[in-house]
Amino acid sequence: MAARARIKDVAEYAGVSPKTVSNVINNFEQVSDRTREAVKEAIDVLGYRVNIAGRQLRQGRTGMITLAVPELDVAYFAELATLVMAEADRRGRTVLLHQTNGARERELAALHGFDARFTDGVVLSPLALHPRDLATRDRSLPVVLLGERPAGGGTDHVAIDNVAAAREATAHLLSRGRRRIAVVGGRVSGRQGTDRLRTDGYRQALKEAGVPFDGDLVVPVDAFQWRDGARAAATLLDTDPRPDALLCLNDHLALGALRALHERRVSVPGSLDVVGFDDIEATRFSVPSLTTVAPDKQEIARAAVELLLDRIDIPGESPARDHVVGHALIVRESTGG
Amino acid sequence: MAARARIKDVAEYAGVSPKTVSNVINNFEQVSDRTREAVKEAIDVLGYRVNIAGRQLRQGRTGMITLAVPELDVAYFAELATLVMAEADRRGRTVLLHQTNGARERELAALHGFDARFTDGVVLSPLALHPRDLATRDRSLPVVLLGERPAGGGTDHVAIDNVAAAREATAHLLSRGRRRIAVVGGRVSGRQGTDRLRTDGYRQALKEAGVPFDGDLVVPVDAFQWRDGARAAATLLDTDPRPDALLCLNDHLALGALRALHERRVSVPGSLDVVGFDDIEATRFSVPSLTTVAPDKQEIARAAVELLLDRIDIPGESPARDHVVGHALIVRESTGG
DNA sequence: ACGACTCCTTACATCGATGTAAGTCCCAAG
DNA sequence: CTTGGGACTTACATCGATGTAAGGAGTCGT
Repeated sequence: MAARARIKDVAEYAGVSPKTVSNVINNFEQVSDRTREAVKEAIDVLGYRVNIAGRQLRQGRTGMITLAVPELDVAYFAELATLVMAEADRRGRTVLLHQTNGARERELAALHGFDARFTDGVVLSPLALHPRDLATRDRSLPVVLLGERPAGGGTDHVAIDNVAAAREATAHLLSRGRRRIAVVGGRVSGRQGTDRLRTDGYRQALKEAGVPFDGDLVVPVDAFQWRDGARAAATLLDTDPRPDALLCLNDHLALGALRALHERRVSVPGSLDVVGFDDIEATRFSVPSLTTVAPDKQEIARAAVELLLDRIDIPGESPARDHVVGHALIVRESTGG
Repeated sequence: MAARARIKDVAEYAGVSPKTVSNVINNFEQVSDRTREAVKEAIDVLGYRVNIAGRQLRQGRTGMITLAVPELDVAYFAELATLVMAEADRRGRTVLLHQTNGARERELAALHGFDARFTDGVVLSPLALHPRDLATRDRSLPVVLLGERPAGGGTDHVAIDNVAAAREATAHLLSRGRRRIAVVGGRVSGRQGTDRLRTDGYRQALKEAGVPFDGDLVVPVDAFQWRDGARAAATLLDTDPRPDALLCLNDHLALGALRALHERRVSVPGSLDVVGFDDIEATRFSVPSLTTVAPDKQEIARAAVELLLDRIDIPGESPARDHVVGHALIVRESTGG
């Protein structure tokens, strides 16, 4: 129950001044070996640990960064969070994880370091953010955006080439002879979100193959969860002529669709192909296993942390950077792999 | 790029003292309406936001609580984290999410509020923690344990009745005529972890049904992920006589097993039943859909936050509480549902 | 033995917010 | 006009860590 030891307590125990203790903690040279040992022992004995609030107040740094994602129960974000945490750990930082639910208000809060100014920087995976939110943000807080990017730029950004990825996935389906390819979770107009970019890539592939675009095949969804994929697939099966492939804009949608197709006794890939995005762990174990676009998540995490730490360590204005990460189409059973 | 406004800046702008601003921020009564309005306007104009480090230093409270779970890419923990965050939000707190990887060292760090002491309390889902880690912990930091509980008590705890849950799941399989039920992820001896408790429940059910226990049917796993379930299932299929049901101690194991069984052309539930634990979203969409033990996750989250906030708001020693949360067996296709 | 230098350590102020205690102001009653 | 009291507001110290600048103890050369 003893109150937590402060630097002052350690100093008294070791018979030195608080500043000397601080010097030891921060590995400053100007401390004799004898003093250093004495202080270290005092720290051990008293169980001293630095109080981050005090340090933050004085230095303006906490050694913590924030990662804000829309939904943790979307596996892609959970996997990404795991990787970002590992990378941050490797670089001696601690990650505070936040969930925005894709609400603009919460994304804004993340942009401003929440109520606090408790973190040194923010990695944000936005969904609802408005371009002007970025333009008017407080630039003293370093920010890196992941995936989605509200137009306008001016902020560091890490993502795959969504247009190319969708084009390749679509080309794969076309090469298998599919001609009526539905886009589950797609969007034809409006903001340049990931959904829009991927739909654009899909259209490019159609055009290159000389297949006419049919707006009815682009099906929006409420959310990117299993149930939405299942619902969309069920709806699509009732259309005439019905699609012969589903390009689902994330794996949850695709896995939900697989289930709905199974219930309707539609054989995959026999009579219909399914492709997803993200390459979450579950895609390797579904029945059938799922063909999907695998972003290099490891590299996304690495780059995000690196860009952010750069901004933190080297203050001052510098041009926004855009880091494009690699991706690969993993062909599995759902498209005959 | 103006530096962030401090309380002092607001005070000057509004023509009052810093303390008056503080009084307004904290909704103290002793402020005239006129002054209150003036201060509020100044806050808006300057974009002032309180600096949590300063407040924490002064008050010893941050309004933040920590949730530490083993692996975010285990869907159960991701879903639980989502619920805990929502509950905390409802009660006006912010959650910092941490991942321990089930490493004792990291769990210990969580117990001590990490390097920092800037979280008001910790909800920890331990895996590797030792009973004596709890005995020697610094009791000034409120802690609530989830799920697993290192023997010894003395710390608030929230979990389902694991023994009963496993007994019921096993009884369900027995009632379907299954007699050689393997436990994937089970453990017969050693610490009283969740795996051990569930295995105990399994044995109770066998005993009640007069079915002899066969230690060879308890299969340990490295981790509780799909691949481990797939591997275990593959191994079990090669035994003779082979099992007629798999009681998998979490859903990932079960889903991985389903895939392996599919590859071996073993029909589920035709020739073999599979049951999981946790009721993650994916179990509703797998082929076949998965019978599983559903803990009341909502209630786990609610209770965890409530117990923790109690400890935070009412300082001083009080006996540790044990909150047992309800569960239900959800019968789906994998056992003929 | 003395001054000049290192090398190490210390005193003090500071970061931002807020508890405590001490004002200040204004109005009403005497 | 003076005084008492309530309603508001302010000055100051404080939480813990650390930058700055000054202080003190040795060491070395001559």
